[in-house]
Amino acid sequence: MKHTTIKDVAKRLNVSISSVSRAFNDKYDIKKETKELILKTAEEMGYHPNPIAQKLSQKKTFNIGIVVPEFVNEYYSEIIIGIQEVFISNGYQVLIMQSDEDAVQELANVKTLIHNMVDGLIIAPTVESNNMSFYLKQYQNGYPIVFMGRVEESLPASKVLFDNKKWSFFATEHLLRQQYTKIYHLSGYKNLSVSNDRIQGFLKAMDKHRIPKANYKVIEGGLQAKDGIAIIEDLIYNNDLPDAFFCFNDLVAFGVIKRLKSQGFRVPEDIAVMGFTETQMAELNTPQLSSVKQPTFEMGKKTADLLLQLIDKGPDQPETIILNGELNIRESSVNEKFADSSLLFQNK
Amino acid sequence: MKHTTIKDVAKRLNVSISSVSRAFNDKYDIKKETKELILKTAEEMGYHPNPIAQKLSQKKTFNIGIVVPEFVNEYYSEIIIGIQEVFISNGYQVLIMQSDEDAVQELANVKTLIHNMVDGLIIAPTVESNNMSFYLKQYQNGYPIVFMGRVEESLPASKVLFDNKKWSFFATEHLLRQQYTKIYHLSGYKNLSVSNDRIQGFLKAMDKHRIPKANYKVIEGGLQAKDGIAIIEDLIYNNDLPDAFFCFNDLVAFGVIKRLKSQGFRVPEDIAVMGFTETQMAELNTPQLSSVKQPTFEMGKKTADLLLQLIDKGPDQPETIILNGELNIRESSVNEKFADSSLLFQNK
DNA sequence: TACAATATCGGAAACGTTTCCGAAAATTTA
DNA sequence: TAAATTTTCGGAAACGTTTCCGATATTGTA
Repeated sequence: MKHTTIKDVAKRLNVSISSVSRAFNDKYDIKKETKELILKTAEEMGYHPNPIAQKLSQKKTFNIGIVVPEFVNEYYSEIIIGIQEVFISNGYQVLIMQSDEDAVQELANVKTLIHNMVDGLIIAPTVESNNMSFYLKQYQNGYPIVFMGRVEESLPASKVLFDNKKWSFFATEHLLRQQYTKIYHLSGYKNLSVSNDRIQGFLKAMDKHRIPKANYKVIEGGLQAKDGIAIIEDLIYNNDLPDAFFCFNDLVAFGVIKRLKSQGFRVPEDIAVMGFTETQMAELNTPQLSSVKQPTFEMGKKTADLLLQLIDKGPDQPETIILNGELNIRESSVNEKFADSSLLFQNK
Repeated sequence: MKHTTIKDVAKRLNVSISSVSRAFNDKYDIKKETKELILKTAEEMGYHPNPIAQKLSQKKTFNIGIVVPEFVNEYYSEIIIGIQEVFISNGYQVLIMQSDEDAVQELANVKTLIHNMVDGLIIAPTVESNNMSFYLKQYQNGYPIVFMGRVEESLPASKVLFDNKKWSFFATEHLLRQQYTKIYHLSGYKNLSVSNDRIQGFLKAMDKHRIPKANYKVIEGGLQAKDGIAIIEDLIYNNDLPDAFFCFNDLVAFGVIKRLKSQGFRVPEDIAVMGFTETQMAELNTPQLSSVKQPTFEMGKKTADLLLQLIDKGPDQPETIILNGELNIRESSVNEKFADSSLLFQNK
């Protein structure tokens, strides 16, 4: 319970406190033999420098903070794992907090972390985050912050994004090439930049392929399976079903598929479905779900690299990293009338 | 960037440092008006006590650590959310580390957290954890530690467990009452106490219903969908398929269902499947998966309560909390020959 | 051998708090 | 009004480090 301190080691060897300190951070002058002796006895005595005292003295905590909306879904969990890998191997501890998709909680989390003097912050803002001005102020004051995911590309700060527009375009185009001509996009909340990007990609594909406006639609909804179910029920009620659904994420897609099946529709024979942000359930589902895989692990690592650089070298020109994904076509979006159609579209 | 300190506030008001400190921790003598004045100007100056300095002075960090095997699956994520809720509302920060199912990494994590002087630890040991003696030593030295999940009931320390044996028994009995008579249990690694408990529950049900030994089997395997798939392939190869599978978890069950379906079997008409540790995908799957729901959120809260008590009141008699679950019967385990069979078994 | 240059080390301040101790001020009591 | 009590506060040590500064010991140079 009582930790042995630097003083204990110094006393034991009749050397000064500073010498022991020097032995541990070998950037100061110390004789090789003394250093080794000190390290050896310190080891024997079970001495470890007290991180709290080090932090106070060094004005550096070797802690960084992550604030994510949630980590029940695989998406953020995997990103966090990527972040941790980088920081832990650089001697940092990673504090994780979740805002539960609540902007108030998110701001509180960020403040808590700042008061705890984390050396840097990674923020994945929540849906309706109007806290950006506070974060930006901190950033402009020199506080190392890197943003992730749900932020505008125009944000004047370093950030790691997924190219939602491009991959939404690819996903939509895939559906079109499968000869599905009436396609509805179940979008996320429209105040999410991610949603808008995906809508734009969707519309761009429609535009390119000259699909008449009557044949496509963007429907705003939530991020859960139940939201997908609710929309399908609406559409069934209004007798307004398309050939294919392009969903905001896999969970919504699973909801859609479930509800369609319970209504007697076959997927993809009657109606095709695509997801986004691939989950491990995609290939376990019946039918296997086509989806866009995001490079979560890599996103985490890139974000961490950016922050580490910001911490070590100080503020610099904001850098924006935009990552690409992978289009994984599975059963749920393959039109049987085109035998080798799965080959029509190659990942890029 | 430069934080305002207690000195700045003291200087501004021409009071002593101790008075400012007293104003913030109102356990010492201070006149009401001075206190209010100090708090007001501190607020204006944007002063916040530096947690690092507080920790050094108080010998308390107000941090607790959690070490889990992983948090990609919902199980630990949800438990962590429960833990966080309790601790954050008590003014603690929660440091989360994951061992990635690796005992070496797990030990390193625990040591890191201890060196960082967390006030307490929650450990969910990994599969092949032979670190228990180290943890127990710390615990016996008075370090507040609470264990969770994968530990033996006999462990002489406070812990929160799920009653695996009982709910495995219930799940198995449900299958038996559905008139499935040849049932295989796909178990997790046998060196996991959790696996053994579930095996025992399974065997107990077999025993109670006097099922001949030839009609049931326990097959050891992994925790992933692919492990379920591999086992099914083996069984198909050996032409050794039962009426029903009782799987270690939902993921394995999803793998099993997928492989059975791809072989042309119908679930549950030909073969029934049960999962365990319910996931949100259970009711989205086709067929909907029967499973045992674990009270993850509550487990987190109970564990946190136990640790908080240990921190506040010091060592005491070890307490073991064993929680109950819920049997959620869905399509995958209902024998159609018994119309109202889903009512045969009620949760308890 | 004497001096300069360098390598090594101890002392002490600093980081920002809490908290003990005692002194001054305010209040109560006689 | 003086003494006794209680409130309120300032000073300073302590928490365990890092790091600057200067002192001493060692080595090299002429």
